[in-house]
Amino acid sequence: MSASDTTLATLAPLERRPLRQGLLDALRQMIIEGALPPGEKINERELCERFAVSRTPMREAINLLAAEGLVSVTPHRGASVTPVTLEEIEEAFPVMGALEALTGELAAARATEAEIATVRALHEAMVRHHRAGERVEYFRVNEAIHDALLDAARNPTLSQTARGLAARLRRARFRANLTESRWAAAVAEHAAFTEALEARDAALLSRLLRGHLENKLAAIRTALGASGGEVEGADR
Amino acid sequence: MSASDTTLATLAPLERRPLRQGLLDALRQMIIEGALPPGEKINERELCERFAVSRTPMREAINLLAAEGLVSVTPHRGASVTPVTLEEIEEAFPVMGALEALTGELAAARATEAEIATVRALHEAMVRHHRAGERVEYFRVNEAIHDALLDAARNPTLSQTARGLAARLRRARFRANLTESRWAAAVAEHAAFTEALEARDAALLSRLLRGHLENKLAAIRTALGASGGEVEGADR
DNA sequence: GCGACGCGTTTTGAATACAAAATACAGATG
DNA sequence: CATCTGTATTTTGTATTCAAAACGCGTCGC
Repeated sequence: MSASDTTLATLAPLERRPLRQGLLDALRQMIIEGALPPGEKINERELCERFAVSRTPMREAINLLAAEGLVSVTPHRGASVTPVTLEEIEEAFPVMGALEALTGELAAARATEAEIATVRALHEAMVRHHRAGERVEYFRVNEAIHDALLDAARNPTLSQTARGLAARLRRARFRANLTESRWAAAVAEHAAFTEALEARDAALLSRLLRGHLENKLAAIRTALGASGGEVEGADR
Repeated sequence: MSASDTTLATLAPLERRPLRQGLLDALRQMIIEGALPPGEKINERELCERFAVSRTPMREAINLLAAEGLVSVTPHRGASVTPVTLEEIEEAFPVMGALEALTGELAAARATEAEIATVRALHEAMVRHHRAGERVEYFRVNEAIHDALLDAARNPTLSQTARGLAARLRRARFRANLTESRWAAAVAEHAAFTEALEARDAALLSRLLRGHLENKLAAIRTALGASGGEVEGADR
């Protein structure tokens, strides 16, 4: 342990990630954004060629996605992208609601001033994107806020659980585009719970987060329910 | 589609499960019951020999366990059983509490009479095991009750999420043996929420389940905290 | 004696090869 | 003509092989 080690040790985490990890992320993204539409059958060979890897890491990634619930595998019959049904979303929302309520309680109690400032900054960025009508950026910042709240809650188990569920719901949100009025309402709700966080009002923040989610569900419900009930591999 | 199909279709699901599934269950059981103690390094080759399978399905099972959080893998350095730290348990409990509260609400609202009867029967079996001092059987029935409540809640997403967390907590419960007094208290709590379910009192059931869990945590906390804070691969 | 370097072994990650199951299709049969 | 059956092809599951990274140990230099 020479003197220079201390400087060397701090830099270069430089983790060469296994292929499976990269594939997992890539596939998840594809599923969430609809490049692999719900119900689509997953062809191992084809995907392997596309990413220029062998079947081994690809299969590992697919199995991991199955554990996350994004794909369903039937023995000897292959995997397919889990369909997004209104039913499944209705199921997931109360669970997510319970988790978000907890996130709110913990975040209000434990967030550092720096974290609160971050949330505030993100919120303002989000408002700007809303005003500019930039949907994609808005969505991204929106997720960043929820992520920041999870971090502020200082509970990795909660984060992991919530993020797992969120991935599944994101698909639905991605497909159900907000109406202008719902969008404005969502921004207002966000403003409210940003303030609740700054006031460290745990009960209020918890209630607001749960309400926010319920409104989101209502929006998705009408959007999906209107455009055909089931949400199979439509266009895109 | 001949006439006889309808009768044939009902029977014979007869799923030949892939090796990975069996391995996954076996390994999980081993980890929960301590056959693979926390912190233990996992030797692929050794396990493969023991189960007489090749590395491919074994690796798949290990990766799945990693997704569940029961093992931790570091790239190029192998997998090891995730240590059971008091810290992690403290984290997981509020999450589990939120989920159980939701389970209670939903179960009280949706359980069929048959399901309620099942819970009642299981509860009485549990009381018998308690009186007889049969710890292993008690634990098994105890889990069966919580499982039955989850089924009664009619929310597969909730079930999946809760069961994933429960597997991790089970390890802690398995190690922290109950004291006689805590055991009796736990049985009393169970009696209370069996009655709340029969009365379909959602708010009460929800509150009782959360309280039950908090007491459980307190018991584990003293048991583990007393016997050394960390719970590395001790005896067994 | 202490620490750094080099080399062989072990272990993990990925690719390929092989076996078994499922699907698709064609022909036979009523 | 429809249906069933047998066979070929594709696809999945598992085993084996190959490559690369990490570990252990002995040697060398200071």
